[in-house]
Amino acid sequence: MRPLPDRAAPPAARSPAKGAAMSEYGITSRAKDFSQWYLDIVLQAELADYSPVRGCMVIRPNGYALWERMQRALDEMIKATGHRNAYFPLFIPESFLKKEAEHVEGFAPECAVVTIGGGARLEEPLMVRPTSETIIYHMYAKWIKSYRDLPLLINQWANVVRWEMRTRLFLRTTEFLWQEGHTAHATPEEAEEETRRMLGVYRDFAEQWMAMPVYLGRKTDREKFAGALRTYSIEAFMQDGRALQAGTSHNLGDNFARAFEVKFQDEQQQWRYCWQTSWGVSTRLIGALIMAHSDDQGLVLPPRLAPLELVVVPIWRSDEERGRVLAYIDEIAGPLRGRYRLHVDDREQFKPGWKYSEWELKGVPLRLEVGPRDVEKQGAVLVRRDTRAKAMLARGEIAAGIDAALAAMQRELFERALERRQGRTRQVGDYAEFRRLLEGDNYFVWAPWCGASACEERVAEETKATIRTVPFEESQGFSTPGAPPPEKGSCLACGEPSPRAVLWAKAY
RNA sequence: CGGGGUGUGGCGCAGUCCGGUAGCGCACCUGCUUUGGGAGCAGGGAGUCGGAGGUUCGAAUCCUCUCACCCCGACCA
Repeated sequence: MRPLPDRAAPPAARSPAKGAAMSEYGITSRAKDFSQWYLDIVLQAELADYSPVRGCMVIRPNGYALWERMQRALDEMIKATGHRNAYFPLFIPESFLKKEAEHVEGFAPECAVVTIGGGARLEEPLMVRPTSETIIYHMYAKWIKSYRDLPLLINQWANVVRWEMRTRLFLRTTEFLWQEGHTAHATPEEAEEETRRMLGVYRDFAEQWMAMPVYLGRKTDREKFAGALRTYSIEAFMQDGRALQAGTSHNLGDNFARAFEVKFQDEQQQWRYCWQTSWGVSTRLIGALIMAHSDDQGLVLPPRLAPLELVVVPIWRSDEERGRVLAYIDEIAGPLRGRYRLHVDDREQFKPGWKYSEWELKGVPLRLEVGPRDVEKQGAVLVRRDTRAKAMLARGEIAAGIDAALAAMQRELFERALERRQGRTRQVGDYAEFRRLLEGDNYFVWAPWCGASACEERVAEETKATIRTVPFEESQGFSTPGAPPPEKGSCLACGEPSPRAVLWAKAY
């Protein structure tokens, strides 16, 4: 195995960004402009494109295939924890949203409202769902009568619309796709347990599938979901040092149950309000995945989520060689087809070098190069996308080599992401140091906070950093790995006693 | 809503200051030679210059208005 020399051409020798039909090159480097780098990857890897409607995006086949992989894995995890899928409608009566005071305050400003249908003004305007708590709990009120109906555990995959002021492909768009779970329980303890269980599911998905380490914990009131009692989240580290909220799980208490009369009769024939939860992750995860792992050559995908695991690139000089090489590839690829998601790129109009670059840009984890010399030696060359390390494999070792490389890549992507995060995480005790630190680069900073919203607000205004998460205590039966142990300190803003450090960062 | 930027073949751009009837690269099509890290030559097709109005013999270019999108900030997953 050997590393390849840096292939990046000097600007003069490099043609400007190329046409849309085939892959383009000339990705802005992360160091030069992280935001542009991100957009270059999304557009050039053909994950998404801008739509004619401001703030909306088209998810292209490459991006959608990735979403389907995520869906499949998450869907299984959600079902394995006892939930069933259903589908609730896009339109919600305007009056529904108004029933929970905090909820309407949080969402009304960003709602799209339909006022005309069938050419006539509607009696009651319809909101396009920004989230489905209200309509789902309206139905729950109808369905739940007895403690025997509980718990009710439903999930839906859907689109939602939020009229955002500023949008960014995948990270924040007017319409996005997500899953939203909605549950109803007989006791507050059960609801809390469910809220945390699903947060754990999200953590497992982030770590094991996305190869993305996350901090988990509780949101402050400022960042809490409108209408929730408590909001928990997983927070991921992006390569520019910013945090991205990658999943949320809300304990709704009985707020919505009271607003929508979701009640049941218990064993003593007493009517009681249900205790509810909701939790979701969205296509935003695709943005997270990009900013967690990709490099200046393009997309880097963890093998478990990559729509294609392996691309085979044949190499030939003459028609005669072409025939021999392709025949050999047929032989070796045959048995691999059932085992891996693979593609043989036998297009004639591109040279191998072009294909290498294109598949690297698109993030295929492994490439198998097969040329006349490999036919001769009865082997092949396996190249990893993340390290670009090459390995010569004998014919009999190819499958084992692929297995090993996929596993190693999945593991090492996580390890590298963890190292990057650790390298940019600091623990700070006083405000002067905190401000100095965040004036330069972005960091994840553990620093004390007294618990007052005013203090959080002040620091946010002065430094742009917000509290991403308040870590769990071991005693809560749920820990936040990587968080410093509880330690008395003085709040950054007011100097009052602080029970423990919370995670501050600039966020997406 | 503020600040900045961009609208010219499919894509990326030049041309705009200084008006003269549209050009380059890539992509696409054809042919030949090529193919182990983004091939070469030859030929070909493709653009009412974002829109409207105005100035002028003549407008991509000057003037007025307008629309759209992108980036940065204030709201948010």
